[in-house]
Amino acid sequence: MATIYEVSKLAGVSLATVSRVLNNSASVSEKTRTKVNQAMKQLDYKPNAIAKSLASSRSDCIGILVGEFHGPFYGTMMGGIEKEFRAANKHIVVTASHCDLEKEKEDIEFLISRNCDALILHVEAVSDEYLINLAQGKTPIYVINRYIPQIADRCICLNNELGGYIATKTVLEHGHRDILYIAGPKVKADARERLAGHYRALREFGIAPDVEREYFGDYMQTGGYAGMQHFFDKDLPVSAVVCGNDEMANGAMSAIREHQLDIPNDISVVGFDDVLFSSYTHPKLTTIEYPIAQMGKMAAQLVLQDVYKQGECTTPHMFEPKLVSRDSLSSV
Amino acid sequence: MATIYEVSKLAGVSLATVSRVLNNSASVSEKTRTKVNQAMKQLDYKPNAIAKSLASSRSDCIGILVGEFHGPFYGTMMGGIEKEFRAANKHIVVTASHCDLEKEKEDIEFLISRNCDALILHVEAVSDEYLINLAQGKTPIYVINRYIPQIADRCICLNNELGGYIATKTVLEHGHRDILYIAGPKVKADARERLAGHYRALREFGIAPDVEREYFGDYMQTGGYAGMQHFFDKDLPVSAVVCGNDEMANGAMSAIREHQLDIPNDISVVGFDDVLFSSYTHPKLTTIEYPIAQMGKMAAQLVLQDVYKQGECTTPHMFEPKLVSRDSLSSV
DNA sequence: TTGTAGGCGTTATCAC
DNA sequence: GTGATAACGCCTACAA
Repeated sequence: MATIYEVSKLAGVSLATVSRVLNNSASVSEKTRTKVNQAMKQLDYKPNAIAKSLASSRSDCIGILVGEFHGPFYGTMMGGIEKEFRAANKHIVVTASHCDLEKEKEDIEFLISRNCDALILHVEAVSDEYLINLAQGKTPIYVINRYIPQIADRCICLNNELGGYIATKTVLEHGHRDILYIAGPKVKADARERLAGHYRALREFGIAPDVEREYFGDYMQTGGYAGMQHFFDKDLPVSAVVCGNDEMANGAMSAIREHQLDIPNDISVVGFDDVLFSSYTHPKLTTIEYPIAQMGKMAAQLVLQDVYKQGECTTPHMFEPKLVSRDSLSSV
Repeated sequence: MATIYEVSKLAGVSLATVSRVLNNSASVSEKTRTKVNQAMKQLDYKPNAIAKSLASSRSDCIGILVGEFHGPFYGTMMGGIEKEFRAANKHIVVTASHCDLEKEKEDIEFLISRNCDALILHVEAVSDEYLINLAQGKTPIYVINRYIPQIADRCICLNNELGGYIATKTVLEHGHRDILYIAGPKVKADARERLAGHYRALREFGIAPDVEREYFGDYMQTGGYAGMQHFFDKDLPVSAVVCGNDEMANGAMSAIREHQLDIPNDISVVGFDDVLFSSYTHPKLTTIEYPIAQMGKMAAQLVLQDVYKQGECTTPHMFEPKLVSRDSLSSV
């Protein structure tokens, strides 16, 4: 691997000059510029990003922290972020922390130690205080799906409670009263918020929340399936089931079908997130839109604006959940 | 940010000694070791991965190249790789090249310039020669889903042609003769291979391939949906449709249902990949298993073995596709 | 067991 | 406009 030094020798100039044409900073005469460029071509010179990063303490890299690599939600989020950054010639380095406190901390430190110019975090386990403190540091952070008042300008989020409220309220407005709820993991704040919204809608209709009628799944198909089985075993009256996310709704639908019941005529199903496959389930899933691609895009734009002084971002930080009416919810 | 230098001063030892306890290399007396550790704690010292990488020309990072960030296939692949590496305390840097020649090359150079210790590539656009040449370089590469004889020991792949053959052969054995094929993008080698397998099965049953009965989609739900619409418009007799992957099968199923036809009684559907959601479609999708998580895991093990001298990997490089019989295929 | 010193490939601050 | 020359933070022979 040729270095800047060899280029400088071959071009008969100094290191500094090569560096200048590399970053086309300062003024370099057209003559020397072409000389240097030729030398670089001749040696097939490729700049060493690590060395550059060490010397400049910048990396043109943005660190991303997600829960998992798989799954339609995080995939869409990463896609939204990456698209925006690629257009700006920035790279992303992604790590998945599996919603584990130690891993989240480790991964954050890893990204910082790699000189990331900024961090975009979708974290669950770490405390608000930790993030507030982290935000004081040298590396700017942006938080997706979590609202922390002290660093509100760094948060991009959706009103999960409202989404949960809308979902259950819609079901109630369709006349359902025997409603089951398959929630996400208790450890996840968004799962708890959505559940809180569910409670609010229930109470508004004079129904007391009932632990018998809720189940905590894993936000995956298996969880929805298991939850539905759990309810069937208890033999509870049911006309609708509201799920903490679309994957679980998908799993629940599968279980319902295996019990020879029709969706939505026997049991209605509502999801949350509106991930891609939800337009292709049978029946098509009624759900709450979570514009995660846009939110990822916005986070990227914020970084571009704040850190790289490119473009500007005027999107509001708080997104509103919206009902997506399809075919899995019917009136009773 | 405290540096190794400040730690050395506070601990009253030399830089080298601090470095030693950091990498717990060589022998350091228990006394000095604790002295140094205390100093590090006191200063909240965090090693700078960039500097370490520059000095050692290693990074404990493995570069991964995928087609896209979203989608169940790549998501599962990344997950399989990451899980293995995390256990070994290695990190991954992922980029998505969108099946574009220039982007693939750029991304590979990026990963190399970041001192990745190895590369795991799922690339489409780049030529065999390019990869063979790349393999000569300093950074070891491993290629998923592509067989290149000259670097066979670096390839981890599935026999796509055989998979395509099995899919269509199975359909034929169920008595179907009016078969449609929704292929992946022509530019993707695996799509072409699967199609070739489809042809082979057809011929084996004395049926001449017919361009009228094939459609090239985008490997996404939209492509399957559009393909099915296309066929409906042409009003071809059909009793089964074989798809290049599960997403397209999912889209095709959606289109079939919208035409008030039953799956599998009116039209059977077969997919390819066996991604997660395929066990939860309605009806459950009959498909060809593509063990991408295991293949990712194996690629990671190869890297661990070859590059880091940890563990050993004896899995064969060529995986065999297998039929997964579920409910979307019936006999005619 | 510990310390010294040169080097990794760039950037950036000075002078000239 | 161009060239020395310190950094950047760490590793690693080589000595001691």
